[in-house]
Amino acid sequence: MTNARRKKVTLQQVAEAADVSKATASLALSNNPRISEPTRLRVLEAVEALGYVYNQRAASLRTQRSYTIGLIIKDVSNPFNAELTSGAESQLADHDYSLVLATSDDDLDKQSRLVQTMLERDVDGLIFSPVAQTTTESMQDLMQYCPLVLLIPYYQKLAADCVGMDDENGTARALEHLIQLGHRRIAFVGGFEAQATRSRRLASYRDTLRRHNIGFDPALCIASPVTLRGGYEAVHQLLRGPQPPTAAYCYSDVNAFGVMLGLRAAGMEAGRDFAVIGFDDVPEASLWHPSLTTVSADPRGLGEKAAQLIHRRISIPDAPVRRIIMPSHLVIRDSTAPPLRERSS
Amino acid sequence: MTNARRKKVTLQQVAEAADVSKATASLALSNNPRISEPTRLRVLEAVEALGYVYNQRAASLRTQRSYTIGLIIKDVSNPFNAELTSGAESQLADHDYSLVLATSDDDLDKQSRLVQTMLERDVDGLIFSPVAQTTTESMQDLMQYCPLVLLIPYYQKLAADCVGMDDENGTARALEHLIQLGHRRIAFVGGFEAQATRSRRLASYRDTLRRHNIGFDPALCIASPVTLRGGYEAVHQLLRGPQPPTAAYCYSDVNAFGVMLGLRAAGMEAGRDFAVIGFDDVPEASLWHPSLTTVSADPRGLGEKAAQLIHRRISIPDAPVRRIIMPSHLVIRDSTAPPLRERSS
DNA sequence: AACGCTTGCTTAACCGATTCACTTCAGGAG
DNA sequence: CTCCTGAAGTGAATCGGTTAAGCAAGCGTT
Repeated sequence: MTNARRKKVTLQQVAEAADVSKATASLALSNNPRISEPTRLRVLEAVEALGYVYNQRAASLRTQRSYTIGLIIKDVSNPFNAELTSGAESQLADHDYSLVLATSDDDLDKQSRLVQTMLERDVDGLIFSPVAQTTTESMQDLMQYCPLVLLIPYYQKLAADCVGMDDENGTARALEHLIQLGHRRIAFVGGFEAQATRSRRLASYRDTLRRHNIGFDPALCIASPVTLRGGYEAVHQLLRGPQPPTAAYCYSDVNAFGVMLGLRAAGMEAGRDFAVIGFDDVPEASLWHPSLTTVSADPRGLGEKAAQLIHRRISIPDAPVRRIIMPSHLVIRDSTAPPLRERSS
Repeated sequence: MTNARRKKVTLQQVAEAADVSKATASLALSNNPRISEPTRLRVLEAVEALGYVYNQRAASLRTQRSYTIGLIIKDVSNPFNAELTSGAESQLADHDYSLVLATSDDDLDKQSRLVQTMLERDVDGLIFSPVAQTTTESMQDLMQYCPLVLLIPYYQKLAADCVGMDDENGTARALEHLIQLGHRRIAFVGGFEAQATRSRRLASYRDTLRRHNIGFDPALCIASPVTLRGGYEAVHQLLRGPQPPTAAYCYSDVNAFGVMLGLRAAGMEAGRDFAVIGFDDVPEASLWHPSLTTVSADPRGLGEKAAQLIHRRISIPDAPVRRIIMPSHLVIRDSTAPPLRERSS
């Protein structure tokens, strides 16, 4: 019977088979030097013979370590998050931790339920990308229950470990590149209004424009879902305006691709008739045609760093708070060129 | 002290605070009718007052249910898998199960370790996309330890639940469409040699060609990583050949996009100079320019179905084996057109 | 008044490991 | 010959819940 479930073998049974006590069996398996080599081998043989599977859960009840880390993000299907998840997972796996994944769908209620579940599962730590409406208090509270690493570095008042990207610097570099090329009407495309990351980049966008004496035009800022379609539709809206922009700085590469597709649908080509910059530097960016100028982030590295941080916090609970800003840099490719007027003159 | 960890409150403490026994507290929390309303309220108050967090792990030791499902896939960053994961996760979350994610990186050794870990974590079930070299025996063995749902329907000898896509039918439809358009030299691009899914599609590709009396040319079959670059490089190789194809059927949309980019780099345009078909129908497919004709799969649905199956297997261990083939259908868009010669005649 | 049935709660065993404190035994020192 | 020490193992408590079985009180029957 293939579906018949093998009844579980316990350490007790292994001990009996090896003719030792449960305690000895346990010590033997953990390579405790108190146990002689012959005895250890007898135990290992019994394990083999009976098909014993160690029960991590039972052990954790005593040891108070579940070797499990929770990851709460908004959505795995977004490539940025998928990479981040991948980085965190492999980093954790290297240290014998497992990853419990949960997605909040950007829903505060669902997020609360997930956090609760994670606590009940007794994860050793939580890597958490909170939805925009999450209060500082609730996170403060959460920190008392479980080691925490935040995936946004923007809760300044919170003494929590966190990792994030250098949105400011990346944004400034991107805009300076466009300005240097001669662009003056530069759109900001993509991301939801409430997104903290977007707010940061938007602030930096305004800031950089101001430093270069360029007026801020709210009509050039289009919020949209972080999807191709989001960028696609945004560019249509922009081109219909009275004074269309000549360049767009996008919230993500995905949005940027959408913008490029939208331009093409309108008979324009990025890098020739319009400049486009993305954020993330996903693999597609270099292969797209024209290749995309973008702010290179490292989502996988972000996930890895988060995993490292949670590790550190678990092993040294009183370590000083660490806020890691992952450097970002501008990768200049073919989607950016001077504005049309410039060249035709 | 923000990082000070709140020491855990146990049910015992709640019971004392509510002046009842541990058993009563437990029953009260599970809404057992044996417990009177006033008492239940006292317990709930104590829970609130002490900040008690239920310990699922401790409970599971007794109940033998961990409410945890393992998911082992090769790689989360692939959008298909990301969607699948997302589907499985949300379906499981709806039933109060958590998802433990692990990625094998297509490495047999790592996969074995992960399986072992999952068993030790005592997952209630395992959703598993085995790497190509996995033996039927090892899976047979695994089934004895843990309810299993496979993400490939190709282990025919195994009485295991599984879900997969209808590769044959999808492939046949795609090729028939190309043949009907007049194509005779049709390339098969993408996927690794060893991939079971690829083998299936390749077999179906040969089959369909044979049925239409078209010779099979191994030079037109290019294996490659499931990435943009994979498709990009494949098309270069194809176009350099003595008798280049006029169309390509790709292992995945991602490969197809790569092919389209490669064509463009060679001065050709999909849908005009060359026909391209993908597989998956990712969101980008409809927005790409030209939009991509593709076999529509439903990775999210796949993940959901897998979750449902594992559920069913857990609640009815002796239920008959179910092999679900998710229907796939061809979505015809702009990337496919008759071969050049045809139209110039 | 004796009996049984409910209701509402408690006692204690149990799940499967870990680990502290203790025992036993052999060998060496004095 | 006795005492001490270290090596190898064991017994039992423990982690934090669940749950079967039992018990006491209250109530309605006959």
